[in-house]
Amino acid sequence: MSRHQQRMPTIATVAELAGVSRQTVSNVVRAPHRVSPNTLQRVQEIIRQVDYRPNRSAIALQARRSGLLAYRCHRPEETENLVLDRFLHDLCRAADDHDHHITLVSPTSTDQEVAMYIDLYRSGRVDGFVLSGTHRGDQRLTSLVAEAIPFVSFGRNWDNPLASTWVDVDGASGARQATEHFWRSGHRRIAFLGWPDDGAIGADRHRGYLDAMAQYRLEPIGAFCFDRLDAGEVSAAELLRVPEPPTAVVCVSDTVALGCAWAAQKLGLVVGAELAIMGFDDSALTRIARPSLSSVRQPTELVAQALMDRFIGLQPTARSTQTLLAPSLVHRGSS
Amino acid sequence: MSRHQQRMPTIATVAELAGVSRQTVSNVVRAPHRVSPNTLQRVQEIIRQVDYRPNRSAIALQARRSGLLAYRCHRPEETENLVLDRFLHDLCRAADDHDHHITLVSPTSTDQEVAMYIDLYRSGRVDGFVLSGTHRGDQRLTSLVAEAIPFVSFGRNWDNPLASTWVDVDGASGARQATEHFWRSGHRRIAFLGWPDDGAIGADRHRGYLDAMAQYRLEPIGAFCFDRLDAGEVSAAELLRVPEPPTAVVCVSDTVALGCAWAAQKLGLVVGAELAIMGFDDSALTRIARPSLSSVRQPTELVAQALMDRFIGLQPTARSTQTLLAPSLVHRGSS
DNA sequence: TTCGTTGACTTGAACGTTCAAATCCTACAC
DNA sequence: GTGTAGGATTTGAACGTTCAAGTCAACGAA
Repeated sequence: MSRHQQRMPTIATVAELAGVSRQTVSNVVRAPHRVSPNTLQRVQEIIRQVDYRPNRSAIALQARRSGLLAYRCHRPEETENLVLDRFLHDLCRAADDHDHHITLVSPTSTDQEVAMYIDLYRSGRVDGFVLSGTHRGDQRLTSLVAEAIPFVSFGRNWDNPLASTWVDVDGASGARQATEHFWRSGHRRIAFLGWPDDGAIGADRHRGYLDAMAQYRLEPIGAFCFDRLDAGEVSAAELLRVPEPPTAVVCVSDTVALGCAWAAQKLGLVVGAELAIMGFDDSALTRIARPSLSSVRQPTELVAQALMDRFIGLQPTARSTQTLLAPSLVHRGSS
Repeated sequence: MSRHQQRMPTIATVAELAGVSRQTVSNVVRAPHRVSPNTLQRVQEIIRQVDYRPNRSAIALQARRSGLLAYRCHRPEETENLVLDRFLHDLCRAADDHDHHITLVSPTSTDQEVAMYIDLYRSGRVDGFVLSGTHRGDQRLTSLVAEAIPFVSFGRNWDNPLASTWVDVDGASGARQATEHFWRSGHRRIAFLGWPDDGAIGADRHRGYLDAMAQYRLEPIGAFCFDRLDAGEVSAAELLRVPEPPTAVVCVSDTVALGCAWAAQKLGLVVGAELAIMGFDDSALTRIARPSLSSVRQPTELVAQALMDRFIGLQPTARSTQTLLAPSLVHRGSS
């Protein structure tokens, strides 16, 4: 439990013990092909014996990069965190695969957030940033672009798509898949329970639903509410209390989907058999509903991997890249 | 969006512009009292002009510490993550206050986890570790102690309490408070819905309940099940389907509490009025129940702050410290 | 005058790597 | 025997800080 490390073996220690120069030891570790088989083996043996590990701070100083990316630790109250939880985990893994690490920041305001990012980057603590939950008018995107600070985002650059590198999930595709699935299952009165038009994620998912409905020449039915359980329940109730209610509902989120399930049950409908429901995000909420909710799952693991690939590949000369990944349906009791 | 930073101003840049030595600039930043008011102002002006920020890698190399703590990013499937989510956020904040940062790791197995920790520490990437979710027979605790690697844990060292520094929440106190609250509200048939004896957290909370019941000379009533909604529902149903069922239930977790609420509703009981329920952890689940669940809230913010204080204070000579914090009741519709 | 003290500032080395250039050695061609 | 090419290895400097020891000038006391 000692706070200060006892002196660790350095490259010089190994060099001396092996009777070679520092540089040779360095080569043994980073470019073994440059070293003769004899020396290689001898030095490796010493490295093993003294349990030598290259000092990351020294490497960072010399290479002028830390191998660290910063990510904003979301507040637990945020509803969106249901997906971001899984994403964060996947991001760590993906970073690991590229010999990088994620460090967390938790700014208190957007102004402070940007200032913090600039400081973290300029002081060389991190090599760049991974943003998530981008939205229209996102100050972070414009500022980081303006400051020429490397970053990638989970979520498109809504205001200026080509200005930065991002990976996003095709929400329209998800809603379309859900609608198509219901159609193929024989449903003809398919409703959409969405968010008020936000010109972004919500609108994107809504558009996918509308496209599919148009394709099948079906009349779209819709209700819109904020992302809360009670709001979803109220809106869904309105949707269902009509002479010829929908037999399937595509929801913009798991939250409103769960609200919808409650509303249905209150009206005496059997969820799954009498009313099919599709949630969105495949969050923990899906398992709380009974029957459990089918949901559109975002491929967060692929997103994380793509983001890391893109970040590592970021070059001053290279242009920014944009990537849309398709989500997939997870079928459970509600459909 | 350039990957490689243009050359940043260094301490030498500032020194030259201000016509002083590097060390004087260093003093201006870290020990202003050593510098004459004249020089101080002049140098500060230059620092402002060129927007100089000390390079953290260089500082880390020279000081032989990185200002980084590693924390294991929990898998989203883990049930415990409901509290840990909030804890992680609080931990970031607390680290910030001490000019430290949290970096995440996501090992694939316990063996690999310990090996990873040793490597991270030995290579100087991190100064130490924050563990959470400690349990009996926790390999991480014994290994880190054995390797003399600095760490603190949220959760006691169950096997060897005095061997390491930890901060934990007094689960017994939480259960006792819940039981006392019910007693004061007039309840006399108070049950406990817990986990099978784990010799750790679950047993701790159970003990608090038993203590309170003994104090009031009431007969304890209990059922035990795994931490799943359906298991909670089944066990609670057994508890409630007796001639003289309990009028209040102290639950070991929000998960089983929600299951209990469902069981009650299935039996036609009005939760809150006819059956009082107290959850544990004050997780997001409490807001999903209707009525919303009262719950025992762990003071994660205080835990995080205490952990950081303890870590910063860790000295090779100092003995390890142990800290128990009391949780508090959050009253909502179910009680 | 001499000496010591103090405050402001500078200098050289160190932290542990890697890069770029230099050296040494061996092998091979002419 | 001479020249050259190439591989293996070493050397010195650099990355950007801070530490420890130094210089220098001003001042006051003996």
